[in-house]
Parts: sequence; C-alpha cells; structure tokens
Amino acid sequence: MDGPDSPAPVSSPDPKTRLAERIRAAVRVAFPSVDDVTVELERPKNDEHGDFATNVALQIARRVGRKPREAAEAIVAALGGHDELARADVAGPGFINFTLARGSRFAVVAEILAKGAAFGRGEAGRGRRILVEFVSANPTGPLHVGHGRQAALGDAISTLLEWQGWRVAREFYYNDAGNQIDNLALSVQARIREARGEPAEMPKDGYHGDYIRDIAAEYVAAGFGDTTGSDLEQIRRFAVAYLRGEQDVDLRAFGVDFDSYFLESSLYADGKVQEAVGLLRGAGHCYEAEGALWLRTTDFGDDKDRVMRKSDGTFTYFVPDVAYHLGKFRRGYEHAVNVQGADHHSTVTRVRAGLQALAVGIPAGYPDYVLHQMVTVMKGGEEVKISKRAGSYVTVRDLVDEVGRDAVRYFFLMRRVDSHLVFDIDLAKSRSEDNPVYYVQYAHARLCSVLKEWGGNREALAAAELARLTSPHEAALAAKLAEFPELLARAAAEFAPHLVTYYLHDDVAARLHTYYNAERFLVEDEALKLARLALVEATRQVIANGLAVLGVNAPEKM
RNA sequence: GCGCCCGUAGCUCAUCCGGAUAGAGCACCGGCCUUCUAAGCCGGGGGUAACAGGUUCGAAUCCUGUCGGGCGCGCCA
Repeated sequence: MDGPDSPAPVSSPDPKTRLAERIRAAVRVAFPSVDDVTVELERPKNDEHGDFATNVALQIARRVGRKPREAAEAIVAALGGHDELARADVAGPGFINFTLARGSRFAVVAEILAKGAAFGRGEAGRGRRILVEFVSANPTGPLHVGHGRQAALGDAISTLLEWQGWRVAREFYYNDAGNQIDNLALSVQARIREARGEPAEMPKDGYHGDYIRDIAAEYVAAGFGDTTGSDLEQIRRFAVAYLRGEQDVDLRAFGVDFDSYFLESSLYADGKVQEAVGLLRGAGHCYEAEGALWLRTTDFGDDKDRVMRKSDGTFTYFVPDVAYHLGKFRRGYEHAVNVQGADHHSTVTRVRAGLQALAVGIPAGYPDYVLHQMVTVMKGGEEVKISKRAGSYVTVRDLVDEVGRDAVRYFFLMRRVDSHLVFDIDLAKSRSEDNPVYYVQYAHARLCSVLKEWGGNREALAAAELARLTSPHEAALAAKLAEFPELLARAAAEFAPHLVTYYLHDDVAARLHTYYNAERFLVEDEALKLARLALVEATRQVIANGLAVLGVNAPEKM
C-alpha cells in the first residue's frame, strides 16, 4: 500500500501524495520541534469533510502544548497558498479537511480513460512469485458449498494479487492418499455388489451419498472385465479419476482455472516424504515413543507434539503436508497463501512448526493462511445439513445451476472471511432486487446503454472539458473512483475481496444510480454532454475492472 | 478444560492497523416513470455496537474479564 512514508516524486500526478508532502513541510514550519510525526491522509467517510483529512494536529497537540484546533490553525497558516487546494478547513476536534480544486478532482477521469482496463493496478508485488492454494478438496465426493467459498475467495485473492504485480500461481492439492481413499474404494465396491444383489457391507466410515452409486454404475459400465467389484485397486483408481473429473467440471462451470494440480500421492512416489523425515530427524527435533516417531513441534509453538510415523509404520498426513510446503518453497515461491475452512485452523501452527523444524531457512510465518468461517445453506426457510456420511449434500454445481455463476461468486465474496456465511438459496434464486450483484451489474448495463444511445466515438471523450462538471453528484462519484487503486491495494494486502464488493455496491453503484436519477447525460450542450459522458465511461470502466477482479461478468445489457 | 473465530437496526451484514453524526440491503411508511434501463431514485421511522472494567484528547475498533454462539483439540485428512 502507498504509505505516507513512500518517497513522492516531485512530479507525481497523484494529488494525495503531493498533498501529504506539503503537509509534512507545513508541520515542520509551524512546529520545528516535531520532526518525527507521521502525516496520515485519510478519505473521510462523510462527503462534507472534503476529499482528504488529516489528524496530525490531534496527534501533536499535547507534545507542543497547544489545543488541537490551535495547532491545526497553525498548520493551515503554514501551508500558505496551495494551487491544488480549493480549501483547507479546520473542523471537529482538530481535523484539517482538504477539498480539492475542480481540476484535480476530475483529473482521475482522464486517468481512467487513458488506462482503461489497467486502471487500479499497483506495483506492490514487484514481479515476485506467490502460490495461492485453494479448494484442495479430497477426491472423495462432489465439491460442496464450503469449497465454493474457497473457490471464489482463492480466485479473487489471486486476481487481486496479480493486479498488484505479483506473479501468481493457482494450485489445487489433492489428498489422494490415506484412509479416506481406501474408504471411498470400499464404499464403491459395496455399491457394486449391492447392485448385483450380493450381500455387501459399507465400511464403518464409508460414504453414503448417491454419487457413490453413480460411480459404481459407471465403473461396471466401463467394462474393465471386473464387473464383480473384486479388483479394489482398480476401483480406487477409477473412483478417484471419476471424482476429479467431476470436480473439474464444477470448477469450469464456476470459471476457476488452476495452473497446477498437485497430488499428495506424488510426494510418496517421488521420495519427498522420506526426504522430509530425513531432514526433520537430521535437525534433531524427532524422538521415538510408544512405537511411533514424533516431532517436537512444541519447540515451535504447538501445544502438543505430533506423530509423524504411526506405530503401524505409515505416516500421518502431517508429514506429506510439511513435504508439500517445503516443495512450494523450493519451487521458488517465497510467498504462499492457503485458503481453507476454519475447521482446519489447527494445521496452521503445525505446518509452520514443521517447516521451522526443517531448519532450511523458510521464513517463520510461511505460509499465509486465509481461513474462512463455515457456510450454512438455507432452503425453504430451513438449514440444509451437509454431511458426506449421510449423503445429504449441497454442491457447488447445485448452486451454480440454480443461482448462476455471477451471483454465487458475489455472494461468497460479500462476507468477511471471519464471518459465518448464510447462503439462502431461495433468496439468491429469486432474481429479485434483493440480490446485490444485480444492483452493481445493472449500474454497468445502464452506463453501457447510455454510451450506446450517444453512439459517439469513445476516443472523443479524451478531449472532454472536465471542468464543466459542477454537480455535487459528479464530485462525489469522481472522488470514489479515485479511491479504486488504493482500495484494491488494501484488499490485496489483507486478502479481503469483500472490500471490493462493498466498494462497488455502496460507493460506486449507489452514487451512480443517484446521479443517474438526478441528471440527464445526453444534454443539448455538447461540451457538458461530453464531460458527463467521460465520467460515465470512467465509472463504467471502474465497475468493469472491479467485477473482473471478483470474477463476475459485467453485462452490457440486462 | 484448552485454542481460534464471531456477538452491531426486526432480519442479513458492512465499518475494526483508534477518529468527526456507527452505515447499506431486506422488511415497514410516504413520494418519483410522455424524457439516457423504475432490477432505480428521494424522504421517514428504527441503535446502550452482548455485558462490565481498562488504556486514550477520542473506543464498535486496542487490552482484561464475564456471558452467549460456531469451529477445532486422534497414531483421521
């Protein structure tokens, strides 16, 4: 993010940066004894408080022995004439509010028209590589709503990072080894035998969903020569491949593309698990007890030590997890983000502890985690219980089929990740005005319609006299458009796509609709019309860019 | 019992690295379509930000405690 301490080139076109620099200078003049204060410029929530505000006078008042408002007055006096300020007012307990001159305020419109689909991009990533792991569903069933939230989040976070100049890789990790896969194979086997009218028993941790019967039927139909279900290894391979294929279809329908799929089983095949064990033993954090091999993760902040190799000789999932993340680091990803459900939060400390125990120079906070709270699905006014065991299921495919991809994505991104998400299928399906995604998409469609009605060449807008814009609606809208780059920078830094949904809905679309209802754009006065259309096009572009970040379509008509 | 997250309008939720009068949508009441899309706009009612302390010029925001809810605490993943 652009901090107030970032060096500002004298020729910087950014009014905020220039303004902050001048305030710092004014503070030095007014209060020479204060040389270490941070001048923070914020965008006031209230439009009446101007374009920027600083609380610097409140911060230093005590140190300089003045009342906050007096200190503020002294700073304003020291600012002297300022070509890009229309006003600098002392307000409230001692804030200094700045209102930009019209020329500066609408300069952002020209900037947006010039940058187009690139407006809002930042440099924070500086071309560094980062791996975003998300969904990572086990191939033991269809993708459920929790995976849907992860898919929407992971993809949007990846795009946000790309917009900040990171080189992002999206990765899906399959836990295709271990007991659960055995249970899957046994469950399918039981359904095959059941279909043949033979006595069959589901494993006690078996999967009871209807999809298991589908797999069984497909398996028999595939005609491998094993129609009796005796070849368990072949069933296992078939079931995993089948479910991976199904998950793939779902993800495509959701519009998510992964750069890579990583299989847990490959860590065993390639000796990575053994290698990790060797490194951990070599680093001296392992011990044998009760017939098992343990890692002393308590040395690294865990609340208890963890078993690496069970007494039956197989490894716990913890070891391949460590091996996998070591691999991420070695593949050149010095930054990594894992998007997971909060029910996995106990693995965070564990994986990080394991990586530290390797003693190969992986940074302490590696990897970053985005843990989202659970998703509840409501239908017909009742909660739909999600249980693989019971076979009751709400899948990503159900949601996309019923509600549409755009609405599903937007709904999943609207809530803070820390917040429990209630997905009301009836509400989302209703396609009524209740649905906030339409509000934003509608704003975009309206603007497209205006531009189409005008019918002129968009290049002509570059010559618009923006000084013709005088309405308060226009000022408010332009001020919000100017915030877009910093909004995206913050959303990326905090892995918080929901900030973008609220920005588009409350800040941009709402102001646009108000403006639309208050003023006509296609007026007789050519110069005024052109200026308004320039603002229209700039607004349309920002909405389109914001929706693109969220992975939501920006329709030209609705 | 221990760890993480949450508690804000009737409902669903924003705001949270401390700032000005806590904001939206839904629901409710009243207005606005011969004019660029009324899936919209304008106005109105609705709040002890769970509770109690603390830090601060200033707390929904930070700290402590209590209560309530979710999730996790396996040689499952």
